[in-house]
Amino acid sequence: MSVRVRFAPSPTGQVHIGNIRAAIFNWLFARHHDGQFLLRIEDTDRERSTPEAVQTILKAMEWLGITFDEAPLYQSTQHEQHRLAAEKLLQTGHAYKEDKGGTGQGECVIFRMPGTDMAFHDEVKGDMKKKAVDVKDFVIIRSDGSPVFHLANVVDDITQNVTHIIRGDDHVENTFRHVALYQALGAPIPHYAHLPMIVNAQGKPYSKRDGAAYVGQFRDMGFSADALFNYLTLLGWSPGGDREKMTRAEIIEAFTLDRIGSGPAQMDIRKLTHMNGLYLAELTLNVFATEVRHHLEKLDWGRNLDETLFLAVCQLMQSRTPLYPQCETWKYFFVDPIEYDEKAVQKTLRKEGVKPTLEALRDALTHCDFSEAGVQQAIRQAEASTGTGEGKLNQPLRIAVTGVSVGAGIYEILALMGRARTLARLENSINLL
RNA sequence: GCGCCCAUCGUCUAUCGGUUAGGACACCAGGUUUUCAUCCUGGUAAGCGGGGUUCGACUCCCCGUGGGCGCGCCA
Repeated sequence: MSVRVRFAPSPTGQVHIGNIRAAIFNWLFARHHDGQFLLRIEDTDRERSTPEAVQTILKAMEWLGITFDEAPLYQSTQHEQHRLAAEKLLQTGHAYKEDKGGTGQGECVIFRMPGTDMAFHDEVKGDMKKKAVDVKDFVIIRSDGSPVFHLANVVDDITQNVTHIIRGDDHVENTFRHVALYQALGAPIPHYAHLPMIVNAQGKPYSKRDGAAYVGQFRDMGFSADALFNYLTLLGWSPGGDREKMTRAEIIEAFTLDRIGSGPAQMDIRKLTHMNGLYLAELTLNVFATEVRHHLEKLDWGRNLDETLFLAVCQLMQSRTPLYPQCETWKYFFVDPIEYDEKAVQKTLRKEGVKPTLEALRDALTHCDFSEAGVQQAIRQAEASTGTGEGKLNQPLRIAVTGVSVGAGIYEILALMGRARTLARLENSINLL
């Protein structure tokens, strides 16, 4: 029988990074074994489940390229199955009715644990055992008739023919109950694999207080889907052989459950960022530009930019962009007047003798060929005529025409901006001194 | 409190009884570069503690310590 795995989120808000990693591992496992990856929306909690949250899940999966092989199953459509299962358990004596705690809410259906010691094999944790007295009977149908998670989850996994259940560590203890349910229902017990949790610097569950905790936030922060996917894959799993940056095909090929670690793992946003830079650098210009445009559109100056200039700037800046939002610093390429970084101006421009050298630069740049080589030549010329050391005018010129002290090569920047704009800015800076 | 699980550089990890304990991020130093970044070179940095088993333990066993998870008519 071929491998069938599933991702079973509750549509109650954003998609937590730990959940999406579980989805990734399931997907990887399915692809590695040429099996099926299914999506099940566990929307039985009517109070908290929303259609918007379903869309959020779908969008997050699409963004990350996690494809599923059958139409999503909505748990809310399976009530009859759940009820039937409970009925069967009642008839076979595996469950009983009771007004639990005498709350007067009416009778609920309670599953009767077999009373024997329980055991199952976990693909990452090994053999798990539990004494009979340590697992109590539990409610499977509430007094209002609705099924509890354990029942719904197991019954759905049976109807979807799920062969391997790969989920978060927090479900390990539930597994003893689930195994008992499978046995009572007479269904074959699936394979289990429990993933170590992603924790914060304090070892606590990763939450929004630790920076980004949801998939959407990582996207907004400027991480690429491939980089996030690759990075998440390395949290709690290792391909061995010192491999880290891998293509999806390579990860699928290497992915096995036995290489999943057992301890909790902490996210390191710096390492993610580094990997993101690697991924951004190898994108085609078109893809990179599209993402940059997506981020710039949020800015008042970022819309309707000159397409030719925009693409040229993207090409120039791509290799030095670890995160998309960094494109917000590219404003000087497009907007006049430029904004000056006061510290840079103080340090480099407001010094004795700088003004005459800028004037010399202006003169030299007025007549030169405005290619990279031509501009460079003009600068050398200005340096020679003012007795300035070679290369010493690059920074003053950069600050005078861009306002900031960092960026791509100044010759390239000037060639891109053109003579008119360069001279106007230079003139303006000279007048400020 | 009870039960289960876990434990290698600051972080993510490799190692499946014998290694100078390897790699990556971060950090430090040097180099390339017109700035910054990239890039290249080098460096600092780890087996929680205590007992065993063994010719030999990071690796196997036990105890301790620390941490995580679970113990709902939540999922």
